[in-house]
Amino acid sequence: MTSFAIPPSKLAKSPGKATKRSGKRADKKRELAGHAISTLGVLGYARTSLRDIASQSGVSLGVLHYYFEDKVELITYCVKLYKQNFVELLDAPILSEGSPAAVIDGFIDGLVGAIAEHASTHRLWYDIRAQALFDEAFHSVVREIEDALIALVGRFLKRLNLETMSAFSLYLLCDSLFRYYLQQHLSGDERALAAFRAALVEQFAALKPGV
Amino acid sequence: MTSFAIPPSKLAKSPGKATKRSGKRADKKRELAGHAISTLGVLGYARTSLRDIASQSGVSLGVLHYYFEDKVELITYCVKLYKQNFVELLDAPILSEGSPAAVIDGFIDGLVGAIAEHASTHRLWYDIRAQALFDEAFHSVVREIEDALIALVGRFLKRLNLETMSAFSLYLLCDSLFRYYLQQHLSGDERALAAFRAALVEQFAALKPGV
DNA sequence: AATAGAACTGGACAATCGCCCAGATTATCC
DNA sequence: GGATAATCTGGGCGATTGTCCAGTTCTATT
Repeated sequence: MTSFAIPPSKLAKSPGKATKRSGKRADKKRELAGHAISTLGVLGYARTSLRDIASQSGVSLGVLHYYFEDKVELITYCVKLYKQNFVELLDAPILSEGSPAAVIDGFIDGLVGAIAEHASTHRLWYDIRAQALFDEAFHSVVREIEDALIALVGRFLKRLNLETMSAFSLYLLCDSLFRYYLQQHLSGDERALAAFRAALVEQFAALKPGV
Repeated sequence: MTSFAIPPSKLAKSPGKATKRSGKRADKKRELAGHAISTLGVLGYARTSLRDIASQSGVSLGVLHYYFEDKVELITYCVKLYKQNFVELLDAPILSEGSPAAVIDGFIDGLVGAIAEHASTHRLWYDIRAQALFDEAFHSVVREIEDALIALVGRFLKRLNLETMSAFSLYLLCDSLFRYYLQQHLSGDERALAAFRAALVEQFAALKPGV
C-alpha cells in the first residue's frame, strides 16, 4: 500500500550496522535542524514554511518529512539543539578554573556575545516560548529548556558560593534583561549591546555578599 | 471603477456631524477590537484568521476590512486597547488615597487578578511582543506599550517614595514574574496564582527601605 | 418620500500551507 | 553484481489564508 520507509531510529538493537545507520540518520537530522534554525531565525515560526526550510537547506521538501514527523517535531528538535549549544557555551566559564571575577566576566561575555552573534537564533526561542502559551505541543520543550537554564544559573551561583540568591530569581533577571536588550538590538539600537553589558555588570556587582 | 467608500476617519473638520460620524466609527472599531481580542487570545496571532474574528464578532468578513486597513492594523489597534485597560486597572490603587501597604496590596491584586481572569488576553501580548522581534510593523506598538508599563511602575515607585530603585528594573522584575506564572497557570498548574502572589509579596517586601 | 452616502454582505481570487505518496536514485550487504 | 533497503524527488491534494470588490441594505438629510 505505502512506500513506507520505517525509520530505524530507536530500534537499533545490534550495535553493528544498526547503530551506524541510526548514527548517520541522527547526524543528518542535526544537519537539517541546523539549517532549519537559520531559516526559522529569519522569518519566525509562523511565517516559515517547510518549503522555505527545504530550499534553504538545499534538499527537497519530502526529505523533511522523511526525517521529521511533522512541523512541530522539527521545531521541537531545533529548539532542543539550540538549548544544548547555548547551555554549553555559558557553562564553559562556570566550569573553568578561573577566579570568581573571571567566571562572571566569562558569563557576561557569553550573554552579550549571544545577542551580538546569534540574535536571530535567540529570537526564535522567544517566539517558540510565546507559541507554547497557546499550543500544548510546545509545553514540554519550553519547560525542559527553562529548567535547563535555571539549572545553569544554579551552577553559576554555586560556583561563586552565592547560594543566598535563588537560581530561579537570577534566571528571571538574566532572561528579562536578555530579552529586552535583544529586542533593542534588533530594533536597530546600536547602544543595546553596551547597555546590556552595563546592566549585567551592575546586577552581578549588586548581588555579591563577599567574593 | 471602484465602490470605494472613503473612510471619513481623520478628516473630520466640521465639528458637527462629522465628529459624530467618526465617533460612531471609533465606537464600532472599539467594539470590533474587543471581540477580536477575545478570539486572538484563544488562538494566538498566527493561528487566528480574519474569518475567525468576523464570525466570533457576529459580522461578516468584509466589515473588518472596512474598519481596518489590514490584519496588522487590526492587531495593533487591539493591543493598544488592551494596554489602556490594563494600565488603568493597575493605576487605580496607585492613584488611590490608601496607605502604602494598601497601594502595594492593590497593585498585587491587580497583577494576580489579571492572570486569573484575563490570562488569554495577556498571552496575546507576549505573542505580539515576540512577533515584533521579526516584524517591524509591531515595533512601535510594543515600544509604546512597554514605555507605558515602565511609566506605570514609575508612578508606583514614586507613590511609595521608593525612588531608589529604577522603574525599568522593577518593570522587568514584574514582567518576568508575570510571564512565568502566566505560563505556569496556562500549563494547568493550580498553584501558579498563589505562587505568583507569594513571589510578588516577597519581592515588594524586599525593596522597601523604610515605609 | 426621495436620494446620497455610509455600512455591510459574502463569493471569488491567487497564493500558500502542511502533508502525502508513487516512483526514481543511491547506498549497503551477501 | 545482484538484491534489498535506505534515501530522496517533486508534483498533487484539500484546506486555508488575506485581500478584493460588485452589489445590497441601512441611515440620515433634504
